Amino acid sequence: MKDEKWFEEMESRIPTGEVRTRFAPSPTGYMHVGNLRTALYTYLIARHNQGKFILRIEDTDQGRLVEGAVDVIYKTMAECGLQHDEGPDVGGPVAPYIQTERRGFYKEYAERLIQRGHAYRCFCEKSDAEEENVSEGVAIHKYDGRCSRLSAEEIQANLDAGKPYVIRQKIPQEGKTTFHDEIFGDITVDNDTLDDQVLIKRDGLPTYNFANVIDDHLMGITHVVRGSEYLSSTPKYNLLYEGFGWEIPKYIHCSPVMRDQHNKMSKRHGDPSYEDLIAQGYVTEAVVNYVALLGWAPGGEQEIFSLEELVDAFDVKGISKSPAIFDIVKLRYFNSEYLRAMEPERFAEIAEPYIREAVKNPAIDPKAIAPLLQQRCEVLTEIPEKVDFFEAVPEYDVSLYANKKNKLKPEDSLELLRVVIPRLESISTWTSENILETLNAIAAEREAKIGKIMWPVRVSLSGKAVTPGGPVEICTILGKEESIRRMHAGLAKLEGALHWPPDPLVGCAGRAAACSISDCPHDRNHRRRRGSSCAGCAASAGSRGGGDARALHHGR
RNA sequence: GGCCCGUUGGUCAAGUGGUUAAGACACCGCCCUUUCACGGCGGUAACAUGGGUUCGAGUCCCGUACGGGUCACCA
Repeated sequence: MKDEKWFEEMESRIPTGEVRTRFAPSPTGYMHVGNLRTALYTYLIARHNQGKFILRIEDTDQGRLVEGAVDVIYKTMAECGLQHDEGPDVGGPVAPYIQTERRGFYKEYAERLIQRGHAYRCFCEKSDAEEENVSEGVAIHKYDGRCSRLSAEEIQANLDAGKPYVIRQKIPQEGKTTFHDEIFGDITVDNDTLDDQVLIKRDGLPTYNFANVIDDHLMGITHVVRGSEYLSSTPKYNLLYEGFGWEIPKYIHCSPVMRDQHNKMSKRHGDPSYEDLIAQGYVTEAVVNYVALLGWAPGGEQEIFSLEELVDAFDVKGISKSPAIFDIVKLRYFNSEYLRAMEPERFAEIAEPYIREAVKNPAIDPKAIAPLLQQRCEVLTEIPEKVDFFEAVPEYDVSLYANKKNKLKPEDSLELLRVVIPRLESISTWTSENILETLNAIAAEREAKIGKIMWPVRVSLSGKAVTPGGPVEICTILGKEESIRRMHAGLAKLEGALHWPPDPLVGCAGRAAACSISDCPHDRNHRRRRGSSCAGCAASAGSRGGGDARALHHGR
């Protein structure tokens, strides 16, 4: 049993005159979004007030220890920029910062509380002496407080007999207790609804509820930030503070982050942890920014906040009382904003592994692809599927060569490719300027929009209707040889599918009878004239089995 | 079940007795455009409910409904 001097010494270590907050996770190996948000708010309150942010590990539950869990916490907080001023790894004036290393303290304070008449030893077996009020099938347990009425002799006898015991808080059964929460305001409860909760467990370790109060006091915590699930035990905390004669901190209870209307985010439901989100292609800044806004609203219209800006803007008055549902869609939006606003060099750096996932060809530089991606991806993980065609053209259907907006049918694309390929082949210096110039020239000659010319080029190069960047950029990255090769392959694919060219390839040039098939390749000179099919078309249609073949042939 | 808390569009939310009830995401339309995206413009969409108080209520009070939390020698 410690003497008065020890208690004075403990008190003297407590820093004063500054805002001090603490994030006090129990090491479960999983930093879920709600945890992260609590850590963030706690950090912001400290920083906003030029105070100290403390990390304390609450590991009093021996049954739930998880290997390496503390490292997950350090890593997450460091990545998010939530640097703590005091903690297990950095020390501080009120060390230690791990509850199991503080175990000697709690018992002393519990004894002191007994002396002051606010706690007592309870020798009851675990489920002894609990009133069982069974109503509508729900059992409500409440300890009846019988050990608080033990005489000094009885207590001593139990002690002498070596009977194990717990220490319980003695709660007055009369009156009401009121506490103030910065978000919820004043909350009053009747004392008789409060339980004589266990302070020190049979194993000598404190319960969360007790350790929390002792540590918060001994660490000089001025603002207690925690989940709203502790709202209903806060009156008991206040009674504890009062029992010791300690100053009561400010309480900030945050409502939970929900996965849907009814359920909190949880590991069990497979909801993402911070690490999961990063693995899913989200960037830390976006996650932090989004999480800050989940249950807190800044004054104005600004939504994009750096950590520094959050420090500046944060005000507990903006924290909302009701639970907020985590919306991955909005996180995606924040992520895309951050991705787009990023320095191109940094984006290229973080995008590179995702590009390399799909593009192994060493001749292709991911740094050349990254700029095409930056303005058009929401999460990093969607990069591989967007750029896989740089490695190899995927399987695709010729119907891709049709495009409604440009009024293109596959056979139109076929014809365009025949025109475009030789022109591109003749480019001597393969630069994006020259490629674009060539395509523009073709468009101008045909009085067509450049988009129409580019469509079949894109499809033949990529096998996709949508690509990051346009044909010009793709050509540049692929190089002349590969680009031309792909276009030829696309053309061959088209020819194969459309049974082109018609056979025999005599054409109808010079014949009086015009071909009624639009874009008849045999003679463009008369293709707009009315009349029946030209000999070439008719012959090829006939040789391949009549109407069906012709319909295919002409894309009808 | 007791106690405590909450409830503005699908989601995040502003709002502190008098507003055409902001804004953002999502969705839809149009414009821009070398596809897609970005960007620009516009649109659909909300005060859970019933009573009060008040000249006037999303804002204050009471009830109801719904939802959440808690009632552990877990945290």
